[in-house]
Amino acid sequence: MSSPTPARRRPTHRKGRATLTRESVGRAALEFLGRSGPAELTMRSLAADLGVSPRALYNYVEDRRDLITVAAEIFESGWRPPELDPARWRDALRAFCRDLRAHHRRHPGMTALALSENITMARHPVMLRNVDALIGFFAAVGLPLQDAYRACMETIRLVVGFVELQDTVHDRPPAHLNPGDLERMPPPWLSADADADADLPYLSRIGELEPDAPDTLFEFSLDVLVEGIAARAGRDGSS
Amino acid sequence: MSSPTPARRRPTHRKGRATLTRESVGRAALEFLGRSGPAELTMRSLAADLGVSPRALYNYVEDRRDLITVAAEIFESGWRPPELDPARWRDALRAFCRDLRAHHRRHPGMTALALSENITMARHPVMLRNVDALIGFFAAVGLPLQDAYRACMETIRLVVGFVELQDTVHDRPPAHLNPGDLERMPPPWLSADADADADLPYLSRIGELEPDAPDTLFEFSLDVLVEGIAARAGRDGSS
DNA sequence: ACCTGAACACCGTTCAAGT
DNA sequence: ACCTGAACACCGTTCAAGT
Repeated sequence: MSSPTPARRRPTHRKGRATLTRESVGRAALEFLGRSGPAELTMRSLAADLGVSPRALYNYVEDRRDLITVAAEIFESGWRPPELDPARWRDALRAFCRDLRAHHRRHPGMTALALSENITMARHPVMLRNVDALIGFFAAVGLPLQDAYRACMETIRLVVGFVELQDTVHDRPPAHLNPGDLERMPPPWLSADADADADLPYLSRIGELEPDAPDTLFEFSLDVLVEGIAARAGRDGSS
Repeated sequence: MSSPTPARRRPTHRKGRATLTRESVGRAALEFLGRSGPAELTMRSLAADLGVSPRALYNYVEDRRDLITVAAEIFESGWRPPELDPARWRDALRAFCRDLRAHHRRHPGMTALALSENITMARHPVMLRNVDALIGFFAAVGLPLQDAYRACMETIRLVVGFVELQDTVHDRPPAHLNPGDLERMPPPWLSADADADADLPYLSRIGELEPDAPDTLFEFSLDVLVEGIAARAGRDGSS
C-alpha cells in the first residue's frame, strides 16, 4: 500500500543540498555532539556544518533550546534496551545498565546540555516505554509498585550520573592534566607535599595500587545497585 | 603572638570598597551561584556585582575557567562532614550523604559549571581529608581497601548525581512547565493521548499515586546504597 | 599597582531584503 | 517558501591609557 508520488510535495533538494527539516537539523546537532563537545555546538557552527547561514536554522527550530530539545528527543528514541528477563534479573539489570551507559557515551554532553538548558528528558514515547518496561521488571522481581518506580529512577540516575561524572572527564580529559593523573589517588600535585600525604593514610596506600579502570568502577556500582535492590526485594532471584 | 601592623602592607581598601583578592573574587562567584544559576554567572555580571569593571577581575584570575576553579576550591573547603562512626555505620553513612547533598544544594550549578569547564574537583586538601576519612570508614566497616575506595567514590557520585539530576530541576523548575508537572508520571502531555497510556501500564498506575517528594527518592537511594554496601561487606553492623 | 574605556572576536537572535 | 547579509545585544578577553 505504498502511495505513489503525490501531486505536490515539499521539494527535497535545494541548491544541491537536501532541504532541512526539524528532524534533520536535530539529527545533525546530535551527530555534532558525537564528534565535538557540547561547548562547540553553537547555532553558527552547526549552520556552517550544514552549509547554510545561521538564520536558516530558525526556520525549523525556535531557538537554541528548541534545537537541543529536538536532539534530545532523537537521542532518546535511538536506544532500544536489551531484554529484561526477571528470571535472571541480576544479569539482565547489569546488561541493561551497560547498554544504557554505552548509549550515553556515544553522545557526550547530551545530558549536560539538556540539564544546562533545563530540558525535561524522558518525554519521548520510546523512552517512556523503556521506563515502563523497567518498572515492570522490578515489579516482577518482587518490589511493590512504588519501590519499582523508585528503583527504576535510581537505576537510570546511577548510569547517567556515572557517565556525566566519571566517563566524560575520562573520555575527554582536560588539556592541562597529564594523561593518567586522573585516576591516580592521591592526586600527584598533592603528593609533592609530604605533610599532606601524612594526613591521608588511606589515599596514600591506594596510590600504591593499580588505579581502577572506569569499567571496574562501573561494575562495582552495579554490584552495589543489584545487591541493594535484592535486599529491598527480600529475595535473591535465580542467577 | 599576633604580629603588629607591618611596615608596609597591601592596601585593604580602594575607593571605599575592599580591594579584591583572588579569594574574594572566587568567594563572590560562589555566592553569586547561591543566588542565581550558572548561566547568569558571567565575568561581566560578577564585575557589576562587585562594582568594578570586567577588566579588574583579570588582575586576580586568569580567565573564567580559573575563576570557577577558585570558586570550586572554596566550595570544597567549605564543608565539614558529620562524624563517621563505624559502630553505627548505616546511620552515619546516611547522615554523611544528607549533609553532602545539602551542601551541594546551597550552591546550585557549581558541579555543572566545574564539569562544563573540565575542572577536576576533590583537589582541595580539606576535601581530600574528607575523602580519606570516608575510605577509612568503609575499611572499618569491613571492606577491603580497594573496595573501600570504590564505595567512597560511589557514595559521592550518588549524592552529587542526585543533586544534579534530581534536585536542580526541582529547585529551579523550567519556566515552561506547570509546577507539579515534574513529578507526575506519566507526564501529562502524554496522558492526553489515550493510546500511549495504554502502552504504559505501570506508569499509568503510578500516575494515580501520590508523587514522591525528592527527599523520599533520596532516602530510597540511600537504602539501596547502604544495603548494597552491607552485602559487599558481608556483615550488617550494629545499627 | 590597580583601575577604566574602547576594542576585538565570538555568540544567539532578528530585520529587511533577495530568489 | 526559504534563503542571505547586515545588524543588535550580549559574552570573554585584550590593549592602551589613566590615577
